[in-house]
Amino acid sequence: MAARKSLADSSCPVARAIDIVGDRWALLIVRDAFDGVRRFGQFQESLDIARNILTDRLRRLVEAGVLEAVAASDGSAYQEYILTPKGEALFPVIVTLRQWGEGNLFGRGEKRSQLIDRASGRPVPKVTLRGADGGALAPADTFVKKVAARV
Amino acid sequence: MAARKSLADSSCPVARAIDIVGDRWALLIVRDAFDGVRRFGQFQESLDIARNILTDRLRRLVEAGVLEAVAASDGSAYQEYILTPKGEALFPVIVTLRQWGEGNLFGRGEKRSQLIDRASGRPVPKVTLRGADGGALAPADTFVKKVAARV
DNA sequence: CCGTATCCATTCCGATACTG
DNA sequence: CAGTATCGGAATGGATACGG
Repeated sequence: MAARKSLADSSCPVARAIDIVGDRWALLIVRDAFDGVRRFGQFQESLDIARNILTDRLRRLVEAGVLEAVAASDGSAYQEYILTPKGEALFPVIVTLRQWGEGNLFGRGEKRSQLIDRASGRPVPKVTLRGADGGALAPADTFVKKVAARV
Repeated sequence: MAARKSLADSSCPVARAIDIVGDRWALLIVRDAFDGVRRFGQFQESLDIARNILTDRLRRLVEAGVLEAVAASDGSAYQEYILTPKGEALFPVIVTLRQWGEGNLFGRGEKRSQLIDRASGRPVPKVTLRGADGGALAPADTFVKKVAARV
């Protein structure tokens, strides 16, 4: 009766995205992958996630084309999970989510991990959205076109 | 025994963010709010979500400070749910998620709703992350500093 | 029209034991 | 170390009935 509705066929790209990464673990796995984590055990330790859940989430992300399972580089019989181009394309999502958290979910004295620009050694600056005129883009400057033909 | 672990105290801003918006509905509610939806019934119709779940999610987002419940503008006895500044700050997250979905989850001929720039009437251009030198920022240009003092 | 309350099925998730 | 199998409790989500 209460079968969960899939969002995979929605005409809204946000909904489709959430269908894949809109759970408690997917984006944290992707975050770790950006941070160089590749092995099952590394994910497990970093996330403190149950192993069966991790197995399931890795499998789903591989099926979704976000991760790819490749033979381990150390010659062991196991696998490593690396980001595909599709997975790497999630980088802006992780960064904006991170910046929202930094700016809105921490008290002034609280310690938090930060994303650092290698070149400058400084925290990655705020993401700004640019409109067609090159100016910053705010919610009020946009609207959703309900259904658009292919691009 | 199997109580879900809260991510609210994590030192990672991504984890804290996911603790609030990392479920199936929260970001879709926020997306609708950006699109002008304010009323319970509008959310319910747009999302095709069960009413008890919607009640729960709206309450949680209000508690989290993402939405604010205000008296209905039409004088009825009910409420409207509007984005707080904290909620509006999620705009880049929605946009990047949308763009990831558009670029990676649709076939070439498939119709999808699009975010349009009011000024130009054209789709909002790709978000680019800028490093300290003003150049585009890629995953390889960054690393996570494990624990940073307050900013 | 706006919610709340209840019931039930499904899903999520953690703990643990087990295998190679 | 890298998973798989199983279990039970908690959370999620849908249908629906009910009250303001």
